[in-house]
Amino acid sequence: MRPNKRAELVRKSLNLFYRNGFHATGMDMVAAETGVSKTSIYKHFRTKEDLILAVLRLRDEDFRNWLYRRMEELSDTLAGQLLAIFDALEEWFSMREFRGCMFIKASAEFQEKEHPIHAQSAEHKRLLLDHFANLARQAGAQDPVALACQLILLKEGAIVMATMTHACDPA
Amino acid sequence: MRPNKRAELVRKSLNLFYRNGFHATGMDMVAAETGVSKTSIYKHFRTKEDLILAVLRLRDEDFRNWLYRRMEELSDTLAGQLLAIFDALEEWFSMREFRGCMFIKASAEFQEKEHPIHAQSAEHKRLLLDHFANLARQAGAQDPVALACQLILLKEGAIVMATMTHACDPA
DNA sequence: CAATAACTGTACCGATCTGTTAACCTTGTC
DNA sequence: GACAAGGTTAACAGATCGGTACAGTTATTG
Repeated sequence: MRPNKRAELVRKSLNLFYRNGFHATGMDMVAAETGVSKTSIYKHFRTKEDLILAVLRLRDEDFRNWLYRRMEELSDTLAGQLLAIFDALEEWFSMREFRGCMFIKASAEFQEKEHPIHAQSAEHKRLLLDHFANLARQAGAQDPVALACQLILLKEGAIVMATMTHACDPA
Repeated sequence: MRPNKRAELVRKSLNLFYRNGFHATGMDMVAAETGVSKTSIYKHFRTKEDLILAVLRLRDEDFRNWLYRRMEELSDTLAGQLLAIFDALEEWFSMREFRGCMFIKASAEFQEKEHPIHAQSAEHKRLLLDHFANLARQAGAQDPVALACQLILLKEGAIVMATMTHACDPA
């Protein structure tokens, strides 16, 4: 498969899975909506699970890049960047295509902790936590890991409430 | 159906859906595992969706009752009860059968906000928020709604992180 | 242009999905 | 013992699931 076609397949699949859920999105729908024939899809992804994993890798890259960059743009001090998480989140929540966190959903649909999809979703959260802890350490926090934990708890809570009720600002 | 048999069906279905997810649990499996024939199930629940809604109603009742009671037992001051949320959560997380929040999962699998299952899940969170806000008001908080929001953000975040990584205590 | 690699369309496989139908038991009541 | 009410089992519909086979078409390369 030409590389850009493959990338486009994964990107369009991401949108489908993001909007409809994983179990609820069949491979026939993927083929129809991406414009890539099922034959081709299965030539490059052995199973649906493999495709989902590729989708999650893309999402992890995109989301972390976006968040980290936005945090840097919103403040020029390290401590300010950590607080800017919540401003960035608010931007995300108000985007038209916002539909919650793809990794929370993925781990909800594939619950067994040993399942590759669940494991990869957990890895995404772990990478976020590590990054926050690093920032906190550089900013001179006395307990950077605990601070990162508190931040990520607030972040995940804000995502859940934004997805379900739109009631709580992350203020 | 004798009322206790119906209740047993809903209770056992709850366990199944909670452990396996909603789309991943077929009605044949529900019949096999509950010991109630499919014919009988469909006599009393028009569709699978109706059964899921009944399951969520039961879960809402059970969970809220348990949490509220546990909060009262853990502290005798109103402010203490609000903080006891997190002790109660910790108890929940360490239960053998803990598998995350059923309503987060339900709203992840049925994403359209107009969908009855999504709406009912959101209602559960709203009821929790109201209760917390009431407690906060009685405890004399200057902005009870904002406090309740912060508490529920932390609560949902703690649930997500407990489900996915076991990394963060709600401390 | 020719050769080859990439891709499509379509039909199909067996399994499973939600939901239904029909014929048979079990239970309590009169 | 007759009679319903409420169960059961079991097979079935019709759709859709993930995944494959095969013959034909398009694009890239030399």
